[in-house]
Amino acid sequence: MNDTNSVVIDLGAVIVAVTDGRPLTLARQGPAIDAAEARSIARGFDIAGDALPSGAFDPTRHRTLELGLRETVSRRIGVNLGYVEQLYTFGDRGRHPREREGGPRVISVGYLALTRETQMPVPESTAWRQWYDYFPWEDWREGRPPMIDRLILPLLKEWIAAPKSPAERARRQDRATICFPEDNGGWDEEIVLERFELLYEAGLAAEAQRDGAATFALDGQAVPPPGTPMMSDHRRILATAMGRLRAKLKYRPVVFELMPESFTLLQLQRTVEAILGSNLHKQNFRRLVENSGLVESTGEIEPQTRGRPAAKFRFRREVLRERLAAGVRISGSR
Amino acid sequence: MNDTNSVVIDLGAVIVAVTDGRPLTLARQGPAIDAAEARSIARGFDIAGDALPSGAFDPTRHRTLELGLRETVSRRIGVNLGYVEQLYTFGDRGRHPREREGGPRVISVGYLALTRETQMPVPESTAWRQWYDYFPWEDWREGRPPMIDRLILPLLKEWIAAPKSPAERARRQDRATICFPEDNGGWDEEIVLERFELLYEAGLAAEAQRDGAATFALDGQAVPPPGTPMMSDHRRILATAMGRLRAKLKYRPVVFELMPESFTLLQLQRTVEAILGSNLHKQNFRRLVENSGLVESTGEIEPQTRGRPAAKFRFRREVLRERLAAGVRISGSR
DNA sequence: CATATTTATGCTCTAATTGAGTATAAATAT
DNA sequence: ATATTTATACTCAATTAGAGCATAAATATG
Repeated sequence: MNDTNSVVIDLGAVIVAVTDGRPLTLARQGPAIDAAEARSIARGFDIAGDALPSGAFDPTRHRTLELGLRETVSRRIGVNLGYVEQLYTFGDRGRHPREREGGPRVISVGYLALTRETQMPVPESTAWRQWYDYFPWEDWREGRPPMIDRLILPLLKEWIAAPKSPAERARRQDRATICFPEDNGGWDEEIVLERFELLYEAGLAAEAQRDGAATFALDGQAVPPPGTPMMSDHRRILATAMGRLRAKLKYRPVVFELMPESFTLLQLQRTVEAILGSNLHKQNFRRLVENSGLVESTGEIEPQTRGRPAAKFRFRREVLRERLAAGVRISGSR
Repeated sequence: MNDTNSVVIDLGAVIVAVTDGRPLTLARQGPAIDAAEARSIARGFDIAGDALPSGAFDPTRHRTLELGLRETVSRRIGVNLGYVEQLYTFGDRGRHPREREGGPRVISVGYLALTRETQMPVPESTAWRQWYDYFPWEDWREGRPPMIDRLILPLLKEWIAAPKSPAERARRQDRATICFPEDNGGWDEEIVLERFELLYEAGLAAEAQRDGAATFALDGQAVPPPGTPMMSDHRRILATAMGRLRAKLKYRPVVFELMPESFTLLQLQRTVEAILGSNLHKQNFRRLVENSGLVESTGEIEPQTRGRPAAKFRFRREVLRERLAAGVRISGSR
């Protein structure tokens, strides 16, 4: 281990909130703001993409990576995070603009943070962006997104057919079928990252073109790749966060980190649906939540509703101490 | 981001195999130590304990972290890994010996690899070690390990009572109850890391003493901390691997990476039990596995057994392509 | 050889959970 | 007044989980 092995660590945070059924993440919008990044964009090495809140890990000041992340976010966004969980560490060469400038290798450590939008006054440079702006194929609440059949599958078909080796074609076909099955029943909402990696490799992500892939066309027409791109490998980190949260929801009571102090069961359901990207059976959702022991009635009643007013509930924080609580089990609908 | 932010990455692998119901990990053996020796080593900066196969990430040669890990293991152990999965990235200050000598900050990226012992001729410097040498409280196959009640709970009780603040005492009590419940029903086999972190913080891990904690005594007698210690934060990485594998077993068909080409259902069950550290109901296990579609009969019959000879099965590798297959669901026993 | 022991395998029974409805209640909108 | 909307209660069938009983097919033992 000597100096030639040294790298710098970039700590990135997917800061999640869900407001009125919109799943949100905090992002610095548009073209990168700093000089080095601006130069690389000018040379055509980068595309303008949103960026997750991130900052360098400073080994002299930070005792742990998580503390480093908290400090970075607190300094840059001005908010102290509550629930934080490490996601994944990416170190692929050639995904970071500074690296392409001849700078040191950048290793990205991604984190997931859960908050409430209203609790977080954010600086002007950042804004709450909807998850599904970046991953439009992941939102099935209005049914199967038409872009899957109209755009993604036709282009994947070309990608599958491209290699000479039949074995490689079969591998590509298998991956495509698992990630984007023809029938809705086979859709697995948790493999968000696998799907994005597939699109990236197939050249259907703007980042892949930035990183050197060819542009693509459908019916002879150049098509913009689906979803808003992000800087560096931030869209991978966001995909990891979405997949992790979709999975975790089901076995740990993490949704409540996203809820206000008291809420109706429909508000809770809409939050879960926003994260999962699919709709649930209302009566069964109620049954599961009520029987889980995770919530208790506050006695209040939600005013200002259209139909019958709903009872309000609160999360029983005690369960976190009593036992290792399970999450919100779900049973789908639609 | 400048030079002062640079760190080095240590890639560590938990290489797992299960042979005859013994869950194994590959380790470079540390100096054998008794309790007194442990204390003197702890005062110095030296390595005390076994080490996982590991090596520095070389950003000039390695395109991704995982490729770096594969290359390191292949070079040092002489084996090409199959199934590999990233676990977690630890960056805590003060856990790495070289760092304490004034070297650069070391960030550990841990990986889990699944193999078969017989496939892996290993160099003399390393050996297969049983998981439960490092974590004796995690093996419940012979019932609740007596050390929990004889050693761990009494010492935790002191640790819980120590702080002046009642709130801090309550927090400690809650953590202890979740990690080491009094009644067997509450035991959660997946929170291996949480349990180890608790013991570390309570000073009940030799590594904690190395890192500066006080030694401890039971009934006035100095006691060696439970479990074989490891270098740096390798025992944390191993704990992460155990927890991850115990969880993953249940929702992805990963056990088969540890099985030979053909096997009896009891062999499969023993492997699962070795990983989980608890026993399963034989008939129900058989029912689940047979109905899962994950295996098919080979037509062979296992000779040289005590009782009735068992039919042999093989893993249907096709399922990995057909669909995103679930794991071996389990129903406990004993 | 007869019998105990061991392991494999098939089957049953009950309780709990899941998935999909129907029915009714209590509010607002027209 | 009546339609519409949302909340909430309840039912029913299918599936799954947890536990155990029973029988089969081998070896071990006296």
